[in-house]
Amino acid sequence: MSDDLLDNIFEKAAAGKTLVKNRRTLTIDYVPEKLPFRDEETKTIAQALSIVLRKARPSNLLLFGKPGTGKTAVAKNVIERLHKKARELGIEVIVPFVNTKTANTAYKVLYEIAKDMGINKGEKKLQVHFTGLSMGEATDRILDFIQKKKFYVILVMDEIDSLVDKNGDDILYNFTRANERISEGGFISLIGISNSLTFKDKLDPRVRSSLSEEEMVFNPYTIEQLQKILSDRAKLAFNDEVVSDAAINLCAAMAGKENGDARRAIDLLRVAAEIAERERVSKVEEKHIRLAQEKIEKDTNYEVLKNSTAHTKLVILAIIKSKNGNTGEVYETYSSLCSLSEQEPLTQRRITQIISELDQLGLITSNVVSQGRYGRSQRIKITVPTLTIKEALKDDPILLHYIDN
DNA sequence: CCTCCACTGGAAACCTAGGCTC
DNA sequence: GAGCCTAGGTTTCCAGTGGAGG
Repeated sequence: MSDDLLDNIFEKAAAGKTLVKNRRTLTIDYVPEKLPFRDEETKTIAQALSIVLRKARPSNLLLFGKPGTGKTAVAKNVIERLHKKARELGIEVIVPFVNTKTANTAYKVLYEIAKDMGINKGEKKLQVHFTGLSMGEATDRILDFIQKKKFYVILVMDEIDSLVDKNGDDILYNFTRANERISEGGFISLIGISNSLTFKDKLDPRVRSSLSEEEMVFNPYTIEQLQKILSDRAKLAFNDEVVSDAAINLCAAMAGKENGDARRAIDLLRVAAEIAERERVSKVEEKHIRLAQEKIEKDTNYEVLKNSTAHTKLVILAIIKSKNGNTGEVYETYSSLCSLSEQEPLTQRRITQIISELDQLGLITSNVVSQGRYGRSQRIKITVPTLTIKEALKDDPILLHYIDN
């Protein structure tokens, strides 16, 4: 890894010594060869998919579990190994991997799939461009391509729940039906990975039954398991004796509170190490973990705020300025802020929507409260420190001006 | 027990920007 | 260039709704 080499050189020059010996093992992209505490899951998935080596279609598979429970990592691991084995046996298996949350829209999902299959290297007339085609046409082209090439396709859709939330299950319907159309040679199997356990309820019954021919739930890691994962990872990433046991335990405990999220735990460790390095101390201690926790929270809030639209920012300001934080008051404040900054206000309906988006992002909390005769409303409270907000709105001097008065 | 407030939140229509195809 | 397509943000419309006060 020449990147790491450079990192090392620069850090040594800057700090005199370095704590991290292999930074890559602390990033989200790093998938360890063997995932601790996931043997059962790995085995079951491998068994289900191994049928492809006998040139038959594996069942569709649905993996459930909270974020950071290792679903994606296990799936990626199994698939990589399967791919390798298939190649050895001279069987061509295509495994498009789409994260439907980053792909964002239904069409982009199709586009990503098409791209992964290499469709755009083929005939121009059958390519799938990043826009311009109808959904139906794009799907047709993909399926025709599979049929023509007689591909064995195992399509992995990560965060499939967010796709269904936003776009419904049409795409899934088409793909689960696809095998009826691809009559000879090729086939397509689906692996869906979902963060939400209730995701299945939103599906059309036909899609549901065919998508979940086989399913599996990934339970959150316990705190003890997180400790083991972290200390394993720390051995890979750090020089000896750099991270104290206490720090690891705290890290595991904090992530344990967040639904046993291993990703979060590793993030914490990485950021804590960065903080310790900057302090030029030789050990990562508990206090660094705590600082890391704060930093991560602040950074995500900051990013969200910074990238939100002018109206969302105005709504945030209106919430800060409102005393009781009920919808009517917030909307009124928002409207007056709009006229001050010479903007057309959006409708109240849209503002309720923005408020619930902010709630989901965790920037505010809101719960519906009934005041009997005085109607039903929300109590909206901001959860982000004003300082963070000020920083994020720094580039917006006009808005910033409204915070203090 | 009934009313009726001040909303909530679903559904559909509308609008705009972007892009393909012929 | 006309005539299609889609995504995504927004508006319009409106049927609910929990519970304090009558």
